[in-house]
Parts: sequence; structure tokens; C-alpha cells
Amino acid sequence: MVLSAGSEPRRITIHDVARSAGVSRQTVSRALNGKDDIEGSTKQRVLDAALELGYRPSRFARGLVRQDTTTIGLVIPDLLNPFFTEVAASALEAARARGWHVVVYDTADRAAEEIGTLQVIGTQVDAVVGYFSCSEDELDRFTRGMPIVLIGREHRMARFSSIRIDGEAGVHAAVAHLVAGGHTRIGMLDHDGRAEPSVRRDWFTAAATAHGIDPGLVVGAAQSADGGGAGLTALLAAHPEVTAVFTFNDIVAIGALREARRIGRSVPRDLAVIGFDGLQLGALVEPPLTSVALDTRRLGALAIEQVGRLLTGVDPLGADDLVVRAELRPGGSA
Amino acid sequence: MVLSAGSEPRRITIHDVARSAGVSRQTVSRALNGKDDIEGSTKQRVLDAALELGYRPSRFARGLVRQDTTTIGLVIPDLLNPFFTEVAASALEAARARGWHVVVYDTADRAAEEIGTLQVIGTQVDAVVGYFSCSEDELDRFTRGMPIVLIGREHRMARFSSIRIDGEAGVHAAVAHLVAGGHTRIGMLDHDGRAEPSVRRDWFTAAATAHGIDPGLVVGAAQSADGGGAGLTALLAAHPEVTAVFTFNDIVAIGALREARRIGRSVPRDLAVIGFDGLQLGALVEPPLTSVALDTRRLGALAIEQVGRLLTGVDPLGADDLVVRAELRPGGSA
DNA sequence: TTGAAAGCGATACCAT
DNA sequence: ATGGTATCGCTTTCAA
Repeated sequence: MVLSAGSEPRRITIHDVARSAGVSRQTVSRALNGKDDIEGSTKQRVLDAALELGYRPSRFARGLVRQDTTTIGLVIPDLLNPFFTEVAASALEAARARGWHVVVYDTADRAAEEIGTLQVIGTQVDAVVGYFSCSEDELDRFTRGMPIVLIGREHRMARFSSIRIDGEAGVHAAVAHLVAGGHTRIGMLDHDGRAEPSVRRDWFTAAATAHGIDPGLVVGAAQSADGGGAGLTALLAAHPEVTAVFTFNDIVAIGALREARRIGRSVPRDLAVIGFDGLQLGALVEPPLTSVALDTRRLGALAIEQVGRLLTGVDPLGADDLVVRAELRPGGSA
Repeated sequence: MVLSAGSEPRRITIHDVARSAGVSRQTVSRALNGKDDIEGSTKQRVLDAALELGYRPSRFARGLVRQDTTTIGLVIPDLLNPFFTEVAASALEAARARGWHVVVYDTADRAAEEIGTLQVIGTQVDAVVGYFSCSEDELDRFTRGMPIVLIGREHRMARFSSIRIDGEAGVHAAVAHLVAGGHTRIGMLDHDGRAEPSVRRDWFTAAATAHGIDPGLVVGAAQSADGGGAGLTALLAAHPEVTAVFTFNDIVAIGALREARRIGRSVPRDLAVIGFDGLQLGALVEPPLTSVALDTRRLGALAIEQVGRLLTGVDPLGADDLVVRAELRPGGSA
């Protein structure tokens, strides 16, 4: 026989269960949803039949009639990056507390994936939270009418919300800390690749200038530990006088730490290092990383909170509340 | 007026768009789904109307009629644990390649959350992949008729599949490596808390015995870096003669590394350390961690592959194929 | 090219 | 306590 394998096993519906148990569909529904107004024996009979047939209600049919389940799309550039992992974990937790489901999309840091994700997401979730590098126009086109909360990026269009990351005071404190420690030549490992210098660099420039030190000792580094190592090498080659480094993020800082050890500069004695993000990971390296720390938990929770408000249309938070501030968290590296 | 805030803004349906564009619902459907058999001007008119109204098709209604979208539930004990992050990332990638959606549930390492998750998941996804600590009976009860792939845990019931982790050869190689390095007193930091000793300990015991060394130098450690540090302290207190340590996983190993440095034992000279898992994280610490490495990418991909086969009923993989073997990956810590 | 009608699989309301 | 019927929002025949 040819039909045996692969012949779609028609879905078992409530109707099948009803017939098998010799009752109506409504009665099946009652039994399965634990309503009262149903006799014990009938209920048991229905339950048995359902079990026997391996019946599972269609989530689509159910969702259609009881308009309750909420699903959020969470878009993350790279789940393997510990920073995004922390954000994702906190968003998941906040969503779970509300009984929402979260579909996670990892765009693998590729713009193409992002668009593909948006197309697919647009039809599968009620709202979106996450990181996007594409233009607002593109974002807009694929998500018509859907609440969107952007993280770590400003928005212009009124229909978007965004969580702003404010590291100004934190970076200022970091530079102040270094200056207080006697450092006057402070370098920075910025990110590279992107067109414009980062906002974090702007904060650094402002802070350095405010302390009367040269804000120009900056080189770009790929956003990875290896990138951080290479960046430190480049920085020291260009500016051998540097005694302290502020980095775009903790991963880069950890790479710098490793490289410093390799070239025999003891941290923090011969070189002070301060990262950005405040990853839990920073506590695992030696010495523990000093970092301008972001409250990632709050970041994820805030994004979910706001998307919830947008979803219900009730009292969305304003820009002033949608801010996560970074603050200097002392470790042992500076 | 009292009604203003919170008054549910009735959902915009295809009907509204049809009326607004002065066509029938089918025509709207055609325009939106890019079918042919529709005049250009009509199509444009419909599209405009849809845009104007902010119309988005109901995923439930659509899913009900086109039975295509597949959603997998991925259950993870703790997304912040880098091992699970790696598994999750690879599963996401494999699912995306198939066009499936993945709803991620973080059970926060709590059994209670697990059951809650199961109940909710049972109604919202087509199949489940992940880690569970609850009994198969419970698992069975809440997931009737749904394909399930368990990771890192054996199954008994026929309806489950599981991906087995085979570290026997890898651990053997690790012990052999240590013995070749002159170590004869090798301790282990096992996990604690659970009732039975871990399978990884069994592998260690077998390997140690095979090499004619004492397999009994074992203490339990909480599964965290701090736990690893405390574990090492306890191990050295109980067995001061130990010169090498094999740990339950990399996180614990990293904690042990840190503690070793704190007490002035240089790694690997004064103490050799070998972890288990092969996390990317292991490359960030100093010295880079030697580890019995699992191919986490393959792990996630395999789980998704199998769940796909179960879903279509086509040719599921057998136990022999559902194995991920660990192998010794040299770092600098042993 | 367009529209009318029939489902998809469940729940809710109203009878009985 | 149980069953009939309408309905959720969309796509897919089938006619016109």
C-alpha cells in the first residue's frame, strides 16, 4: 500500500470526541473546561473519550472565540550575547507574570533576518518588543497597527515607544573615579563598524572634557572579547601613555582584561579597565569587572510593562518614565 | 463621560476593510494575500483602506483555516545559565530555518513553574522541546497527544523522545589527560541537592577506577560560580592531597578557578581544573577552561529535528541517533 | 474580475 | 444537566 506513511492524520476535533462519547459538542466543551452544570458520570465519559482519542483543542479555534491569549514577539539581535540574554530573561519573567506568551526571534545580527522576522511576526503576535537596526519606515510598513517598544534606540514616529538608556551620569562617575585614582590619560574602546560613533562615546567625550582630560584617545573594536583584546592592542599602539580604558561594553572589557594579562600589565595596577552593561558575567573574571551597570531586569520589565499599556490603550508611560539609567558599579578592575 | 478610557476599541476585521473599500471580504483577502485575479486599482483601494484603518488579520482566524503555522514550546530551566542559553539559541536557529515559531518558557528552576508552564503550553503550541524535572506521569497528563522531546534525560514512555548526553568517553579522556599529566589524586565537584548522584559522577567514577585511582574524592557543590568556589574549599579541606579537579559543569569550574587564584594555587601548575559543557564562556576566563565539551548547537538542532519528525509522523530518529557525545576540549586549565 | 456561501474548531447564549 | 444555534475572522471553493 502506498498511502500508509505520510497520509495526514486528520485532526481530531471536539466533534469526534462528542460523537465518541455520545454527547453534544457543548457538553464536551463543558467537561474539558471544568464548568459545572455537568453530571459527574457524563464528564468522566467525555474525559475518557478525549484521552482515548488523544484530543487537543485547536488553539486557533479557541483563540478566535475567547479573545484572551496575548502573545508578545521578542526580537533579539543575538541571544548568545549575555547582555541580550539578560534582557530576554527579564522580559520573559515579566511576561509570564502577566500570563503572556513570548515568541523569541533571534535575528543573528543580520538586517535581512530582521525584515524576514518582521514579516512573519506581524501576523503572529499581538505586540513587539526588541532591538531593530532597520529604519522606522521599514518597521512601520511591516507592523501596521501593532504596538512596538524599541529598546536602546530613539524613535521618531508617534506610534512607537522606546526605552532609553541613559548612561551619561554613570559614565561621568566612571571617568571621575579614574581621575580620582590619578589617571589622566584615559582611552576608550568604542564599537566599530557602524557609521556614527556611539552615544556611549558621546558620554565619554563629555565626561572626559568635563574633567579636563583628552577625550580623543579612542579606537574602534569589534564587539567581542577577541575584539576587545585587539582593540586594546591598537589603543596602546596609538596611545602608549594610556593608563585606563573605558569600553563600549563588558564583553569588550573582558577581552581587554585578558589581553592586558597577556602583555603583562596587571589590572588595575598597570591598567584600569571599566566596562559598560554590568553583566553578571563580569563577576566571574579576575579581577571582577568594574562597570557602568545597567539594570537589565528593569529594562526588560519596563519594555513589557509599556507594551502592555499600549496593548490595552491604558495610560502608556511617557518618555520620562521610559528610561533606564546606568550607574557605576565597582569591581576590582579600576 | 465614564466610557472614554479603557473602552475596548473593537477589533478591526476584514469586514470593516471591505465596507470601507466598497468591496466584498473575499476581495480584501485577495488583495492582502497577493493573489492574482484582482484588478490593480481595486487592489490598491483595498490596501489603502486597510492601511488607513490599521487593519491586521487575526492570527487565530487565519490559523484556523490555513492549518500551517507551527509553534514549538521551548522549556528552559534558566535562560541566564549560559549552557541553556546556548541550547536555546541553537534551537531557535534550527526552528527559524523551518519557519517555525518558538515560544520560550523559563521555568526558573522551580518545579511549580514547570507544571504551570505545562498547563499553559499544552494549549498553545504544537510540540514541546526542553528540560523537565517533573515525573513522566505529570508530563504525560498535561501534554496528551503532543510530541515531546526531552533533553538530557532518559524517557520510559513510548510517546516521548529524548536526546541523550553521552559524556562517558569525554570524561574518560579528561581523566586520562590528568593522569598523563602526573595527577593521581583527582577530586570531583558534583552537583548537590538532588537525591541521586549525577550521571556525570558515574562517568567520573568509572574513568577513575579504570585508571586505578581513587574515585571517591567527591564533594557536592551548588551549581553556580560561588558554589564552585565553596566546593573547592570543601574538597581541599576534606582531601588536601588533591591536585586536580573535575567539575559537574563549567560554571562550577570557573568558580573553582577563581577560588584557586584566591588561595594562591596557580592553575594549572598547582591545581588542574577540567569542567563539563564546553561553554563559550570558558574561553573568557584565565586560563581558558579545559572542558569536556558538548556540541550545544547540535543538541538544539537535533531536538528540533526530532520534534519535526514527530510532528509530521515521518520517520522519527531512533535512540541511537539521538545522542550528543562530549569530548575533551583542551584549554589551559589542565 | 468579483461576490455568495460554506466551512475551519471552538465557546457562549438561550432554550429545553 | 444537556443540546441547538449563532458567532469569532478568515480563506477557499464555486458561480456569476
